[in-house]
Amino acid sequence: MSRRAPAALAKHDADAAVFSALAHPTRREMLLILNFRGGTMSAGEIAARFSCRWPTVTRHLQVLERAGLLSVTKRGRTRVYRLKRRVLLDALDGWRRWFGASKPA
Amino acid sequence: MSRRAPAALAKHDADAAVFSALAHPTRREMLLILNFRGGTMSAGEIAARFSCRWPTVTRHLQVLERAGLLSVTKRGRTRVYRLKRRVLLDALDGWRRWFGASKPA
DNA sequence: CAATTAATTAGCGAGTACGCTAAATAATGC
DNA sequence: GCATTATTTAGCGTACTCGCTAATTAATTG
Repeated sequence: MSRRAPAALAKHDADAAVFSALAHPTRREMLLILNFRGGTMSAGEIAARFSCRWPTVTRHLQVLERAGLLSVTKRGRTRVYRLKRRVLLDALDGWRRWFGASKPA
Repeated sequence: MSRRAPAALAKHDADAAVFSALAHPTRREMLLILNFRGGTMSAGEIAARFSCRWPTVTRHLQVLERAGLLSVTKRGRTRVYRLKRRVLLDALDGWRRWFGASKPA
């Protein structure tokens, strides 16, 4: 086994936006809620589940989108956000792989 | 399958310090370096690998320690930091399990 | 086309994060 | 005990985060 961290740092940097996005509890909760509700929700449906105001929700969603964790499509006057589960899982698993053997869930 | 996120939010909150700690690239790199070097290093050995000044390193180490990701023991006039791999893995895996099936490595 | 609904953008203020230098503490060695 | 080595603590400035309210854009409806 290597004693160095060769590709780790490059990988690491690529996931920077994801880890920054995950730092805020509201954003983690948004990902969970999106996940439990099937992966797609309108901005309004999301906003309804949080106590902060709509502009604050919008900004959190933008952070998640810029991190590549959500995609958004306009449908009429609503905007539908979709969880990009694979991006989240890849970032998490990619990071996790550097530490210890994978766990049998 | 449940449509709600019951224990997810509690679990989530418990890992808040870990996710905050992981938000900074230097701290992620510290965890990687500690991992690749066997899990224990003195503050000085760690500091030597980063371009920021020693007090800055100290503070990052404290953040990691408060998140439960490192433990520290005094040995003479040096301080030895130890990676608490299990805490990191549990936080990561615990969060990850809410999303999709376990990965096909 | 005026009004309503859905959501964003603009911009502000308080708090936090992160870098730094200088000073302090703690253990070791002469 | 005085100097040296290892590390932390104190304190400062800049920059970013996150909440808010007010104003704006865009699509729908009467």
